[in-house]
Amino acid sequence: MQPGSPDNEWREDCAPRRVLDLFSSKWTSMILHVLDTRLDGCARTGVLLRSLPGISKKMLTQTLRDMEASGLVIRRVYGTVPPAVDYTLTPLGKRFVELIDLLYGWGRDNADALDALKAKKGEGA
Amino acid sequence: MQPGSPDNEWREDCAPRRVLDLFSSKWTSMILHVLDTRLDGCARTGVLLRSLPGISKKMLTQTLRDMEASGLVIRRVYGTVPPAVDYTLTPLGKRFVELIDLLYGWGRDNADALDALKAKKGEGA
DNA sequence: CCATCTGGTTACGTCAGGGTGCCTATGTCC
DNA sequence: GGACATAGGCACCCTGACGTAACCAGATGG
Repeated sequence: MQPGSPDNEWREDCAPRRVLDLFSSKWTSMILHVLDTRLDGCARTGVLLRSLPGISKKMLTQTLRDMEASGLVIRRVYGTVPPAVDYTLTPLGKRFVELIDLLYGWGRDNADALDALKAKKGEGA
Repeated sequence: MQPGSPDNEWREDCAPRRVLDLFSSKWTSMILHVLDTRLDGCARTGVLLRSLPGISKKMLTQTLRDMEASGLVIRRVYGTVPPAVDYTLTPLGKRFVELIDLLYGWGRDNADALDALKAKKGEGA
């Protein structure tokens, strides 16, 4: 294996891996998707919390903050008495929503393939 | 998204999540891709090992076995003196290769978006 | 006076993914 | 004889993602 060979395509920072990174957080893609699809690109923390069954407050905040740091959303704080914060999808965020929709769409179109997969996590029968 | 079943769409076993499951192993998608793209759908363990810089023997075997269990590849063992084993992509595996190519393709086409992402893992400067 | 609602943080604990290293078994090569 | 290559098993470890629960702050309302 020499340098310059196709093997170098698989470095840590290659496109494929960076794409996958986006899906490595469990909630990121769902937040992005929900934000875009059901919340019209902007929502308050509480709304998001209630829109994503199963997520904990901590994970929401944490993921949202990471997303902000990544430039996927904008965090706006209103200095009101009961704290109010909302998160808005950035144009960059929307680019990734496209990808996510692509992926989710594939999932819907290929549900049979997904069904054919012998899952190793839910099998009890 | 139509109202009526919003929250239920996000159950553990919804299509979106199952799709993401495929990418949750770090090596699965790369193995699939390499197997299809560079190895013509079939390769011996050693070849795969050398084709995926950074993977450890354990992870290769483990991932490959998981993939076999999932029905993505077929494992063939030749009872030869120096053990020989090869893995072949199944039709199901090829379905998923399509998805992976889709994803990787997006990554290549949108490298600028990936670049625009402020990574929180590599920045030290 | 206390509960509550808001958004967050912090401490704490669990668990699985991932990685390293060592071990087997046989046959060939030095 | 000893090293190496083949494919893989197994023990051990480490990290970090994830989750839970408690707590903070300030105003409101009962």
